[in-house]
Amino acid sequence: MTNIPDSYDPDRIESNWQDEWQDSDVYEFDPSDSDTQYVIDTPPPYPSGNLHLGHGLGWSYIDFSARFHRLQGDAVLFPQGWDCHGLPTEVKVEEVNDIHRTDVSNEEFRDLCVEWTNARIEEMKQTMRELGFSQDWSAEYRTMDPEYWGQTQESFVEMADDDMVYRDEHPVNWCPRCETAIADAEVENVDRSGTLYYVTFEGVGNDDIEIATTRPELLAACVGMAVDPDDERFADRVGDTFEVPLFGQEVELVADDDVDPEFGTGAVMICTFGDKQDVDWWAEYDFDLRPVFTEDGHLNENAGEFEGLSIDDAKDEIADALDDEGVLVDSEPTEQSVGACWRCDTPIEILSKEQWFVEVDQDLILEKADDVEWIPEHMHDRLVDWTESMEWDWVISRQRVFATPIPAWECRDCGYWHIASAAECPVDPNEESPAVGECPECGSGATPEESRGAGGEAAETNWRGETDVMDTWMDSSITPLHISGWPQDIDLDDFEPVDLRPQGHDIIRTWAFYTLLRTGALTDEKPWDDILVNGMVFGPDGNKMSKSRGNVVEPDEAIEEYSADAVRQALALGGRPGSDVQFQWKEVKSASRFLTKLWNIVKFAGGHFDEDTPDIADPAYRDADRWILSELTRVADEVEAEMEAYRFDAALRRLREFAWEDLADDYVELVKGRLYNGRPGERAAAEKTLYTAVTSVVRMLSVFSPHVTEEIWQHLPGTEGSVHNAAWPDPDYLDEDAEVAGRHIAETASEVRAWKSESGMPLNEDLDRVELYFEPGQNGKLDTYDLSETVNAPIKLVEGRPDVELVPVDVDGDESEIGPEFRSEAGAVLQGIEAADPAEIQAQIHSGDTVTVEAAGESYDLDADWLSVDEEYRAESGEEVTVLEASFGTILIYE
RNA sequence: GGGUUCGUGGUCUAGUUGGUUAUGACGCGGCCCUUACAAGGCCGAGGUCGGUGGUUCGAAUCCGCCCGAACCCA
Repeated sequence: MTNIPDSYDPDRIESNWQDEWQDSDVYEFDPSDSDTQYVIDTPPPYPSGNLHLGHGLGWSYIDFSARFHRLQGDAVLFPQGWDCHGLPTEVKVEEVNDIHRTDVSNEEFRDLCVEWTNARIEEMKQTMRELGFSQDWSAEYRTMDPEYWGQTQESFVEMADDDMVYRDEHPVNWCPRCETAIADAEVENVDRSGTLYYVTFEGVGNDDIEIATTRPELLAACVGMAVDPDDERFADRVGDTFEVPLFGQEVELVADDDVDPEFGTGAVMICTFGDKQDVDWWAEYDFDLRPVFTEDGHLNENAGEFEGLSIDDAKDEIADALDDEGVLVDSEPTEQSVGACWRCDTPIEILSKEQWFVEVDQDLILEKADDVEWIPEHMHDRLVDWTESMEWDWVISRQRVFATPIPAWECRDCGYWHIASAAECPVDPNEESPAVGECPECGSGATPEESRGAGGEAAETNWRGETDVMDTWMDSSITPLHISGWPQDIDLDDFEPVDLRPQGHDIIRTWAFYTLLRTGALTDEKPWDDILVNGMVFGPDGNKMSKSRGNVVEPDEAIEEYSADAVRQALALGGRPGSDVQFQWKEVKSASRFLTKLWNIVKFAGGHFDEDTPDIADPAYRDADRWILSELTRVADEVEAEMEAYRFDAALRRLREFAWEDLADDYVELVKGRLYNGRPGERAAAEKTLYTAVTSVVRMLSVFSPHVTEEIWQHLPGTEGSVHNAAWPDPDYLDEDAEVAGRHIAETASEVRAWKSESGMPLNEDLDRVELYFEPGQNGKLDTYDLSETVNAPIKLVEGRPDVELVPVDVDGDESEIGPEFRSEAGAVLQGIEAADPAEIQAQIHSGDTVTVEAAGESYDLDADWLSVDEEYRAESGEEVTVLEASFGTILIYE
């Protein structure tokens, strides 16, 4: 007898176990525990402070895998990192403290960012805790910690040593609002309405030409002009020279295939730079460089009288000036797609700047990506498409504050750039001088010993510390290395791919891409064996969750309404991993009902357990026991296979079906009689079977619903420690004969139960007797003990047909036999069977192996086995009897 | 404009080697307190599997086209 509380109280259970786990080591990664490991490259989220259901889905998948592998006996590392650095935090800190980042020292500003970030992390950890995620918090990391960003720097140094990091002047995407360079991955295309201006350029010794542009503010930067080589309108004009209106520089016309002759007049101006196409042409035709924009989005001295105007103002004023000059021929509204900063949506410009770059080795990335198992598979295509479309190397320098410092110094005398050694990291080059001392290039003096270590003294040397910082993706693209223990515990050469990278599809071109790039470059290994890409979570209305739509559901809201254990199941069942999940209250509700059901199953079963139940030896199993144990064996195997394939939805569905339908509805009902009234030996077999089934289900289900299963586990006899440190059940009771018998027993019980319910009689109403008639070929041997107790009647088993009047009403042909046999005539044969007299067909079946059917004027001989005759009871003869049809034959009930 | 994924009862969903009556949940209607569970049980209504053409004896499933949705890229 166990002392399981009468009612299931998830609020109490969940907070109680969350507290318990907090102070225990159930989730601790201990490689000495096991020969096999399972290491998860958990996403380090940006600490926004809000862990939404989208995170909830991703982390649920991770948690299912982590818990499953723990039960499988692997030493599981489920770490949790935080991707702290970045512009959003800077903006937030400026806003909250009502300062501009230049109002305080970099150090002070950084401290404010760290403080703010730590508070946000605590908020998100709280929600993670409430959802029951099983991170090993001793493996937590924050990319803003010196230990971590020192590793980022070290990885930078390693790549620089191999010439995969370099500093150069190159056109880069530039956000004029954030005033920083950004990578291609950070540029998003947005559709906008704009104006297309038609402008005449005066010919120099040749005819004028008319071009179309949406960007008159770039006229000052115009350095060339292009047309399609096959464009008849411009035949013979290549090489002509024109004067740029308002600004006066002369430009030449070139012919290039990349010009779209359909756009505007067919002639376009080439500027430095309007877009990436301009950069290509500029490089190919060796045009001048005439930059016209400043870093903060204004026009510079190259714009003459327009200097100082913002880009938007300049667009209007220059258009007006063109009109005044009489060279603005026409203008019309147009739809265009422009590149914009992903953070602030400001249209980006392309500026040529000295920046730090990481080489993009497309072949290496594609090779590693190909070695990784992608789930779902088609996500691999996204990575390939993105990689193949990369034109520029990755610009990693950012003109910001809250990020990993680039560990490099420039010699004030000769401009030589010195990069720190690995041993110097972490290092802030603006606080410290390099260990190298004198400039290796020009020998310019430095006194490193005295100047190191104290802030500000670096300025006394000839070294100028780099003020640019790194793209935050430089931090997060080494997570597989960090969690593997590099650089303290392993060298780069020792790195082996970790087991799983879970992540969202929205960051394939960033996190997945950069990690493949960096791990590949640093170790020549793929970063992980499997990548599991999760979909998005939509609101209950099927739309993307958004405050303006008012369809946002927060995790704590759902947990409060039902329970974390139920929410996790709802997320698991939302669809196969990779597909988007629509959050639905009904799924949470149905999960919650299932958990109540489970609780009640355990309450019932536990009432029959005592301390000796686990040790019952050689029980005298009956058919019902053998049947449910055999089903359990299948379920454990199937669920294991689904979990290994990351089919959490299928795994949980199977488990629920077994627990509710097979175990609760059928088995428990079948053995109640034996448990309450049976002799000790008979009872013991049922008790042991129940015990095996319940403890197995609880263990498997602990993956999905960790709290209630832990609570139950503690109440069960024979258990030790946490269910989360138990072993995956490995029942070995396959018994096909018992399965057949068990299915017949369960079906009969269920049919009789339904009939009693329909007839308005109590389920425990006793009956005179029940007879089971087995069709030829059905195994009619089964154990009637439990069935008799359940339906409350003596059971009689009979081979053959009951002595009641049966009328053949329909004949079915087996299409999988008749189809291949008669091919194109199969349709006619089936129609013939349908049209024939069932009684006549039945007579033929009884008299021989062959049945002849008339169809479409032809006779066809069919194997009698291909036909089955449906019969109905038309009249009852003699004794009053109720006839139920079953899959194996017929059930007769005598009241 | 290019690409990917996907359209199954009112809602969401299972069904990836073509083969009897298409799965389940929630909702809806009716009946029932049965010594684990009314937070339950039983029964029922509700689907031309987006449309269309094809392959096949046979298509939710394979192929073509069309319509619609979402996402990625330009």
